[in-house]
Order: sequence, then structure tokens, then C-alpha cells
Amino acid sequence: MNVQLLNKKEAIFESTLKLINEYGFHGTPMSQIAAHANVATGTIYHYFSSKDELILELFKYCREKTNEHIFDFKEDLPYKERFFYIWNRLVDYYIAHKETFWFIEQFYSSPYYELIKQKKTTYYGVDKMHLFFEEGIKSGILRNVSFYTLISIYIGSATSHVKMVTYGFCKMQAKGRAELIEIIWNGVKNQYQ
Amino acid sequence: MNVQLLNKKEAIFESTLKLINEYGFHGTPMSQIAAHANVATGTIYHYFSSKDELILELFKYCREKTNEHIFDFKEDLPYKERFFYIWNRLVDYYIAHKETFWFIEQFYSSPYYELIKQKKTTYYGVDKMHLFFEEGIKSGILRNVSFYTLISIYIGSATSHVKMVTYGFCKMQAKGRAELIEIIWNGVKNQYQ
DNA sequence: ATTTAACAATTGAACGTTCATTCGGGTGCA
DNA sequence: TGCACCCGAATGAACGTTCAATTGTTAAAT
Repeated sequence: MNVQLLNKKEAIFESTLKLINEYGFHGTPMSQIAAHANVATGTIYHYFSSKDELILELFKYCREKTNEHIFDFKEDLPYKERFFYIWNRLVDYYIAHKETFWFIEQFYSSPYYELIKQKKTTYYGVDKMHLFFEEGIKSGILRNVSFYTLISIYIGSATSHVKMVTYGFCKMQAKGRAELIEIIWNGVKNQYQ
Repeated sequence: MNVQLLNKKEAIFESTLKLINEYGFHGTPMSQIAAHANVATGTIYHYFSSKDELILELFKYCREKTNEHIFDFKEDLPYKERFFYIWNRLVDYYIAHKETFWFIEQFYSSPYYELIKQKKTTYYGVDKMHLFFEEGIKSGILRNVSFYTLISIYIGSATSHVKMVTYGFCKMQAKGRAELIEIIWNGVKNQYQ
């Protein structure tokens, strides 16, 4: 009775996203998703072969939308500015789309992720980040540390921050956020240039 | 047929931990937990009033065990060493107890956490961290940034790192780990002392 | 020392509900 | 006429929880 806009497939996605956030993977029956999306239960099975597939597809959908958003910028900014920009775009996007954020978090830490981890399909987001960090190291702007170290700090702190904010722990969001990315920059920039 | 050691309550905890890691909150029926813990289904209801309560109690149990472990050290180390020590203890513990780690992650990002978030019961772990960071700031060793900023970086990077390692993405664990905590230290230490 | 009684712990079959999935039928468009 | 899309009641399996019955334990009473 809520989502009318979009085509049915997207309505199903959006409803699933909302309900899973509220009630979890369990606790969200297909019938409820259908009702919320204004379709019949059977219709979902026209688009997805099972509940698991629906959830898997929704995960890809969320991840793509997020990546589209954060890498949308003019390439010619100085490196440091891009470093701040991408991080802030990510935090912005997650805070503006809390349901997407929490769904992705829930998915990553559930056994679902095991189902797609193996897939060698080079994942767009990781590729982009890889190139971005590599550029920073090659040009001597970033310290020469491993990609996974950089990702852990860069993404880990962003998600932690979003968690704090959405939990309601963290007042003074803007200040905290500025402090955070600046500390990270301090930590990873090359000191001897 | 597996866990025989401990008393029944702990056997139920350990079985729940293992099975939820493998199959998720859903996908883990009480009957299966009972079978794995070598008790009858009804026995679980002698110790816990419902499945939800079992999961909530298990969460507290895991959190306490983790905190006991990471804050176990001699107070007289220099600040910087404690800063590295606690972080490494946390990473060590999670890597040695992957099931605890993933259960906590799953719990935090699920609707379960909403159920206990409100509880004002000053949570031991957060208190300890608060004092620890406060000490660093007051003595001028750490930059004067907000507690939640420090927590986001310190804990966020640790969990990110553990995720990378348990996903199997990150080879050369020891090097990556040393890089990470050093970068964080670089970022948060006071530059002008 | 033995009996007794109260209570705690344990069992697993049975119950009632919920839920993912199926299916037979309907509608509108090429 | 065929095909894609859509419906929602029906199905059947799975699951959380209950409960009457059994066993184990503790400690007061004899």
C-alpha cells in the first residue's frame, strides 16, 4: 500500500529493503513484502526464483547504486581533494540511505555473503578503489602500504561513523566527520614529500 | 553430539554461536541447537524463555568475554604501548574467535540490537575505552578530538581488518596489521609535543 | 542412616502457527 | 493465438513453543 512509483521489480526491491531493515531477513515474510509493494505474492516469483535470490539480487542492486553515486565526480581534482570527496560522498550516501547501508551491513555479516564471495566477477567498486589508491601511492602522495590496509581504514572508519550517527550516539555529526577523514589523511599521507 | 564439556547453559551458547554463524538467525532452528548441544529441545526453554532471549543473552555473553580479554594488561605501560596493545588484543581475540566476531557483527547490524540499545546500563567496554582515550587527550598525547571519532577509527579499522582476514582477502596478515595500527597512531597522536 | 517430600532439571512428542512456494486461472498486448 | 505479466487461495513442510511425564538432587524429618 506504499510504494507505487517505479516498476514492480523496483517496488519489490524497495519494499524488501524497508522491511528487512525493520524485521530482519527472518521476520520478513514474502507475503508482507508483496503487500507492501502492492503486488500479489505470486508476482514476486515471476521476477525472482526464491526469497534467497531476491535478497542476493537486492544486494547487488544496492551495491551498484552506491558505487554509481560515490565515484561520480570530475577526475581533474587534486588527489587530496578526491580523497576527501569520495569518503564524504560515501558517508553522505549512507546517511541519506540508511536502509541501504544497514541492509548491506546485515548482508555482509550474514551467511548470505558466503554465497557470492567466491564469484570472481571483478567487482566494480573494489576495482575503482584499487586504482584510486594505486594512483596515490605511485605519485608519492600516499604512503606505500597495502591496498587492504587502506581499504580497512578508509571504508571501515566511514561505516563506523555512519553506525554511530544512525545509532544516535554521535551528536555534532559534521565536526566528527571532518575530524575523522582528516585523521585518516594524516595517517596515510606520505610524510616525506 | 558435539559439545560435551561445559554445563548445559554454556553448551547451548556455544552451539547457538556455531550454528548461527553457519546458517544465520533464521535457518537455525531450536531443535538443531538442542541436538548440537546434546540436550532436548525443551531444555533450552528451561534456561531461556524464548529464542530471542537466547540470542540476546548470547550477545551479552560474547561481549563480556571479549572485554575481559582485551583489557587484561598491566596498567603501567606507556600510553603509546597500551594504544597498540589493546588494539592488537582485540584483533587477536576476534581472529582466534571468528564465530564470536561474526555473531557480534551480525547482531549489531540486525534489528536485534534495537532491543537493547536503549538500555542505559553503562556498558563496561565503552566505559573503559572512554577513560582510555580521555587519558590520552588530557595528557596531551592524543589530539583533542571527540570520543566517537576515536572509537570509529580505532574499532572500525580493527573490525574491517578482521573481516578482510576472515574473508581470506588479506594475505600477509602480520604486516597489514602493523601498518594499520601505525597509521592510526600517526593520525591521532598529537603532532606538537 | 534412612525416609520423605519438595523442587530443579530434563525429556521429546504433540500442537498450532507461520511461511515459502506452487498452481490454475485471469488479463492485456503482440 | 501466444506470451508475458499478474493474481491470491491452497499446500505442505518447518519451526517455536508447550506440557505431561520422568529423573536427579537437596535437605529436613524421623
